[in-house]
Amino acid sequence: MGKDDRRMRIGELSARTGVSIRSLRYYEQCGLLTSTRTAGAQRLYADDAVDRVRLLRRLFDGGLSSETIATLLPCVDTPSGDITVQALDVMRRERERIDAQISALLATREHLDALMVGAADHLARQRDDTLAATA
Amino acid sequence: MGKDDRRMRIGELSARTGVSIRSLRYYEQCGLLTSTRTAGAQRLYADDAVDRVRLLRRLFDGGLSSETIATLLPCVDTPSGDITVQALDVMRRERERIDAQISALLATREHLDALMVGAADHLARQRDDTLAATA
DNA sequence: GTAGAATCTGACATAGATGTCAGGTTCAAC
DNA sequence: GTTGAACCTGACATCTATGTCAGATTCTAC
Repeated sequence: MGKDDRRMRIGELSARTGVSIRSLRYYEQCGLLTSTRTAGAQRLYADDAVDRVRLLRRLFDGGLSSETIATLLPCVDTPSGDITVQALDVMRRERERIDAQISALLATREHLDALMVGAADHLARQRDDTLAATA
Repeated sequence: MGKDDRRMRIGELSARTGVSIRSLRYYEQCGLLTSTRTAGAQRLYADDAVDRVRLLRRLFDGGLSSETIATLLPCVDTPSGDITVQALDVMRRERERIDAQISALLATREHLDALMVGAADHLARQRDDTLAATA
């Protein structure tokens, strides 16, 4: 089953995902991303590595740590009972963390909005004063 | 104007805000929080320090850095034109950052939910299989 | 005035993803 | 074959808020 033997090197994967080469190597080191190697030890990736990296980015961007992601992935890749049970637990915890963080961000954003209104008012008042003084 | 001369030391402020003593000292070092000192150089805070610390926490929790907060505070404390103009700019940028981060978190949460459904399904199927084999 | 709790300063440690550099090897194209 | 680009590994740097420790000082209560 020859599949499509078209494989890319790390530079291309980096270009196609927008993720730095350094990070790709780091992901591999954490066991989040795998590659085959050429005779000369250069990494080769299949096309689906692009999707894998995008998945990783989404999880990283949601604030999951590499370690947490490493706990999750086996359940995605090779589901088995024991693995999945812990993974589900981790996912629940992460979900709660995300909810909490969203709440914090919303609260801060509102506070920021209030501050911005205050600041804008201050500037407007100041401008009016200046105009009045000039007139 | 004697005000209320009731002043607390750092331990009490820490207890009342839930923020570690270490962090309170750090905030002061960054210019985000001020204190008077006893003859023996111990920090004394007025009651309103509690609110100040809560404000700081809200901003920190929203992901603002101490440096960013330092840019903002003068506009809250002693509004003046120049300061306010830059502060408004910073606030706008932070607001955008917060929006982006919320989006990222929502996307991750959805992805996580999908993964959880898959994992739960897997477990359910597995359990059914076991039951069937036992029966 | 003395004991013990609280506080002071200054320094070093931590975490985690990523940047960056050095010195060496491999690959692709000509 | 040769050259220049791409890649390899390993190491050290970064950033920021906070923890922690040590040694000294101050405050509070008795």
